[in-house]
Amino acid sequence: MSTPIETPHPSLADLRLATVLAALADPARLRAVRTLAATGELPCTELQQAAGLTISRSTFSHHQRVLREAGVLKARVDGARRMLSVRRDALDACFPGLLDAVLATAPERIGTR
Amino acid sequence: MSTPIETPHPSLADLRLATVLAALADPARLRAVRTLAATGELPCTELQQAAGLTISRSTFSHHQRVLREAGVLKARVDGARRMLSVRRDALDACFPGLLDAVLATAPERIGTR
DNA sequence: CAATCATGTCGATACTCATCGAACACTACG
DNA sequence: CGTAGTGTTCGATGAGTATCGACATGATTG
Repeated sequence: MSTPIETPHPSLADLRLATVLAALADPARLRAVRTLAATGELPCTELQQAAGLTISRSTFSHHQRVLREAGVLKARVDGARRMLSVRRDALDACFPGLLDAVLATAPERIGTR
Repeated sequence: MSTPIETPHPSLADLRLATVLAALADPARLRAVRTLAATGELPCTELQQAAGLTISRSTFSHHQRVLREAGVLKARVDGARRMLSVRRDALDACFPGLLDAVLATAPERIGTR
């Protein structure tokens, strides 16, 4: 029996630089990724709070989807919750140094929209 | 007498990660930057050709503007031409490793739109 | 089972953006 | 001075997207 895939993640071969950069180009998503990288696995609601994102749940769900479909995030189903985490291995394999550079940037340098 | 600024470039302190990522998130701009980094200084038309961008001159001018205002490109006036170059020093200073990661990515991994 | 919690999905809306052609400005060259 | 070359600016247009509220769905809990 194969592992059931609830939420589709792109495979390593399907990751594209332009797509990843576009996913990271939004300040809200950028903050979410940086928070998640710092805290480890988190469910959606907690991540949204930890990242200080004052947006609606549907909007956050949209951002989470963009990040997941770009290959930046992984979603693991845990009961009623989706545990989110950064796909560090995949990103490092496809774009060495990219995630590190993004995470190393000072918060003031991120930008606002 | 101060140096006349024909085309405004953002200073180091004004560079923002989200803005730079957004500028790099377009495949056409990504190809232009990578080509320019490989060739050194080039005028607009030659860069467009070298990058294999089959878009109108006005569209390329738009892309060049986005990259310049994000702090990715520098434009130097040389007679009737604008010599373009990558602001490697500024990018490395503000976002260490970011440009290297972008330039090190395999062409097939860039993505198309 | 009923209430609640955690998320996703849908449709609408407003805004941004990539693209083009046309017109303009400036330089170089005859 | 006129012509060609280089690049920008200006609307217009179509596609994409960030946002929301409302509803749906599955899990947890009392």
